[in-house]
Parts: sequence; structure tokens; C-alpha cells
Amino acid sequence: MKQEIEQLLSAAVTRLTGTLLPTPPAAGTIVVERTRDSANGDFASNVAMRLAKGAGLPPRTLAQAIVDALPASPQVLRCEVAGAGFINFYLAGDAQAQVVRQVHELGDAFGRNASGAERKVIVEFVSSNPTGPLHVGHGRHGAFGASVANLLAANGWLVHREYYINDAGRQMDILAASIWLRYLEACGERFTFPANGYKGDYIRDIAANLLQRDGDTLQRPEGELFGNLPPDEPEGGDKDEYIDALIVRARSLIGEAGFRTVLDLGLAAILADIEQDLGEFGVTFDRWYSERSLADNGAIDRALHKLAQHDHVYEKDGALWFRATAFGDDKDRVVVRDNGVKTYFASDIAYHLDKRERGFDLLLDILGSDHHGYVARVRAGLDAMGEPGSSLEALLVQFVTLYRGGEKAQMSTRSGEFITLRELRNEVGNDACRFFYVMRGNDQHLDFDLELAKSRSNDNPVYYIQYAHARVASVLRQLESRGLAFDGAQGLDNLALLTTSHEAAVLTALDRYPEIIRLAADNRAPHALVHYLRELANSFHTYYNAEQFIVDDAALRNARLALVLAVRQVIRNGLTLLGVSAPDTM
RNA sequence: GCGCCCGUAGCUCAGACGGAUAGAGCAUCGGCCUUCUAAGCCGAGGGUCGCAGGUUCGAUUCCUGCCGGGCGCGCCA
Repeated sequence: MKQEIEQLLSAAVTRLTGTLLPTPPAAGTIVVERTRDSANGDFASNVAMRLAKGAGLPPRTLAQAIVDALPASPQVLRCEVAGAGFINFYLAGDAQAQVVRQVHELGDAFGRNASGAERKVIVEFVSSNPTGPLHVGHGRHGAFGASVANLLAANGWLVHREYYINDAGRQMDILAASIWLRYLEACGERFTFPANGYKGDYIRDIAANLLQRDGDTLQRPEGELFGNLPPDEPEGGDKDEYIDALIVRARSLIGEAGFRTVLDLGLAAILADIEQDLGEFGVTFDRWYSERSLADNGAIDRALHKLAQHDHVYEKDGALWFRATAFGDDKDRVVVRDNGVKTYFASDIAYHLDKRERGFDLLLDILGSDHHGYVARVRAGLDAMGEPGSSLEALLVQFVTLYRGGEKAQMSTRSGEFITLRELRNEVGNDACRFFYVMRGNDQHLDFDLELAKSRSNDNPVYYIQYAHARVASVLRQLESRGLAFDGAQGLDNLALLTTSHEAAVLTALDRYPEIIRLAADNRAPHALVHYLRELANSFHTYYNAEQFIVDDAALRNARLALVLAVRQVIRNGLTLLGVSAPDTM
């Protein structure tokens, strides 16, 4: 409806161009918005105020001229000039009701549009280090990323969802060493576990699987392992030095192949756990992309070569530096350390180059807010390699603070460690989780109250929306039990009977849905959809309390049922984009 | 010190492109179940939109400077 009014205005302004208006208006000048107060009509435009100065006319005079030039439309009852020069549109009585017909015709597709124009976008999110289970912060990334990806797809983007596996580097070595040490413990060796090792119970589980699969083939006496090592932190040493020395020792004792066996087993186990966890959460990926593969297939060398070709690298202090400052970054960045090891940043730019080479127009990275410094670097890298840095868009997700009735509760009461996503899901349920995670904008800190998310009361917004959906289903059950059936044709033919103020409110809410889908995708703002769904549910609940749907008058009954079925459809469409279920009973 | 984000009702937050009387939930207070699910509805109170300037016909929104909070500024990943 909003679009149609914009078209009317555009036609009127075009008609005046050359006479009252010296030049055609710039794109984006003709804007129509919904009025906040129905006393000002249903829609309003400020176009006359924006064009008045250029035309050398008082805003109200120009506004009246535009109104006079508007083409006639069956949708618009009348329009008038108001205030400082607003043009207010009053819709014809049955114009709004046509949205019900649209919803019935389009079904699941209602609200989708083609604004993305089949551009290719890669959404990279979660990408947690595969060194342990996901915790509550990763859950927000998963829920947010999945919802943004769904919204983009609903707007006609070709969406690819990807998880970048940080399976190279020192953290992986520490993981492997930790597993091997727990394996030795399981073999009966006794020693003090390193301060910097991974201490979670899942490490013991993986070690137990290793023992079961490979027997004691990797066992070595602890004396050989710990002899002549630097002191660990509790002994006054440096925990990083200690664990690095331990890793070197482990490699020499069980060989590179043996070490790799342990590492791969651990990596596979943890990734399987993460994939299952996210899968149960309704978060899935088209590809799990291995960082290690970038080194193995030469992609990093190719990226570095590309930088060197364009003369954007130099040597200093034995290391190879990328001249990032030439591309707007704060400082130059090391890509190859003086010990010959390539930095994490080197694989990052290689990865992003690879994304471009795979043909993605938009690279959407969903990152923790603590990674904001990283964006300028990677953009600089892309520019230096001849790819537009502007194709990278980073969405920074702020931290999650868990509360349990008002008290901070970051730690699990059972294990004393960070609460995992799985624990959270088990406690509050997937629906409430997905919903609470996207209730706030990504750049807003999120207070996640466990008690509120669990409460099955009117405090809980997710149930409020689901309840509206279930109520419609309940109405249909009631209809059937009275021996009646919904006559869709009759309902859609009698939409003009939907005249109460409550029906008008529901119709307006339904009509807004396509606008919200567009807005939420353009702004990468799933929370806009959350707020909308609450308002739609509110208009429905109010209607439900005010009017009976199952009335004796068949024409009115079917018109009302057509309306509430449209509400059910739109709620279902919206919740689906958020990864939340739409139950028929509660 | 530099950079990014945030500051709106007692609390948690919406307010895209500058527009008409700044909204919602929770909390507080008062009403509504012999009628399709009360996980619901209706009503009331509650605000110098952090502060100070600037641009504009018009600023919560844009710009500048302060104040307060979070995060980041490695040859870590």
C-alpha cells in the first residue's frame, strides 16, 4: 500500500516538473510514511516541504499543487494539506482489507521481495575456535547470524552460510597436548596438568575415546615427558613457555603423525559437538571452511604473492609486513613472523580473497565486538589485493550477560565453568533462546534473564506471540466442533465487512509486514521483526477480546476468519525467519 | 593517548532516510472469565531523549566539543 502511494506521488511530482518544479527531484526525495496519529490520515508525505525551497514556493502552496496533480486512485479516499505542508492520505474503506487477500494468495511467500536482486552474499558467523563447546555468547552469534541470513534470503539475496574453522595454529596444538595428557592419565600416568591446558571435562571424554580406539600405542612414561622442562606458572614460571615446550616434547615423543592423530580426533569430536549443538538450535551452514586448507592448498601464499606483486609488503626486523597504513589502517601488519610462521592475519586476508574469488558480492562477517579493530585491517588487505574493501561488512555483536532473577550468572553452578549454549537451551528451550537472542540490536549489550526466558507467563514475549498463533488454531478447532467450516471464497468476497476499529488495527499491522521484512534486512536488524510481531500479536489479542469471530452471519464470520487466518500466516512467516516455532496449541 | 559501540520512563529497550502530541514490555495502581485458550484484554500514573553549542522552517535523529559506561589498540588466535 505504501508503495502504491509513493507511485501516485511520484506521478504527481513528475507532472509538475518543468512548470512549478525546476528540476526532477533527486532519488529518495519522495517518501511516504505511516502516520502515528490517525487524525492525520493513514499515510503522509513531507515531499512538498523538501521541494519547497528549490521551487521558491511556500510549502503549503506546493503541497496543494501536488495534491491537485495526483492521479485518481480507487485506494485513496481523499488527501489534504496539513500542518507545515504535509500531504495526508486517507485510504478508501476497503482498500486496507485487500492485504488479507494477498496473504491468502501468497501464503508462506507473503512478505518476500526481490530487492536483493539475486546478489550473492556470504554470511560468516559463529566461527568459534574448535577447542571446546559453544557458550552463551556464541549462541547470540548463531541466532543473530541465522536470522540475518534468513532475512536477506527473504529479500531476494542468494545467501551462503559459512562457519570458518580456526583449525590451524597454536590453540590447536594446545588442544592436542591437553587431550594427550588426559589420555596418559587414563593410561595410569600421574602428573600435574599444565596451567594453560584445556581443563574441561570434554577433553577427558575425547581422551577416553582415543584410548578405546588406539589402545596404549601413544602411551609414554611421564618421566620422559616432563624431564628438563621450564617451570609452569604455579612454580613461578611462564605458562605459555611451559606449554609450548610441552608441545615440542610431545611431538618428539609420539612423532608428528602421532600428534596429528590426537589433534584430528579432538578436532573432529569438538566440531561434531558444535555442529550438533547448532543444528538442534536451528542454525545450519552451507559450508564449514577449514583455515588449515588455506595453507594446504597454497591460498595464503597466493594472497601474499598478490600483495607483493603490487608492492604492498616490505621486510623489517626479519619479518614480512603488509603496508596497511597505505589503505587506511592504523598501523602496518606483520604477515610472516621472523620465525617464518605466517600470522593469523595472513590467513584472514587469504580467506576473504577466496570469498571474493568465489563470486560473492557482499561479505558479511558477524563478529564479537572485541574484534572491531580487525575490520579495517581486512578491508585494507582486500583493497591492496585489488578487491573492494567495501564489499566487507562487519556486524559487531555485543556481549551477553546472563542473569538469574537479577543476579549475574555467567558460570554454571554444576561445573563452575562458563555456561554452555547447550545448558542454556536445555534450561529455557530453543524457542525462547532464539527469540531472546535477537530481541535487541546487535550493537546493544544483551541482558539475558534466565528466569524471564523460562517463565510461562505474560512476562515472556515469545509466548505472547506464539499464543496469538495458537489461539487462531484454537478458533478453527472450535469452528469444527460446532460443525462449521471456513469458506475462504466467501470470506475474501466480504472483506468490506471488516469495519471495526480493532479490525482496522489488525489490517494495518498485516499491511506493514512486507515493509518490516525489507527494513529488517536492509538494516540487518532482526529485532525490528521481533518488535513488529509483538505489535501484530497485540492487535490480534485485542481484537480477540473485543469481538467474536464465530458468529451466525456466515458472510461476516468467514470474513473475520479470513482475517485471523491471515494473522496466523504472517506470525508463522515471521517466526520462521527468526527460527522460532509456531505451535497450534499451548 | 587513539579507534569502535552505547547513554531515551523506576528497570530492560524500540524509535531507518531529520517531521506533527517521543513509544513498548516489565514493575506500580485500578478494572474484565456462564461467551472462540486469562500464557489474554482495558485503563491510570511515570520523560529537561547524558550535558553544551552548531546546521535547519523543524533535531531524540545530522555535525562539533565535553561527561559517563563497554570493548579494542601484539611478530596472540
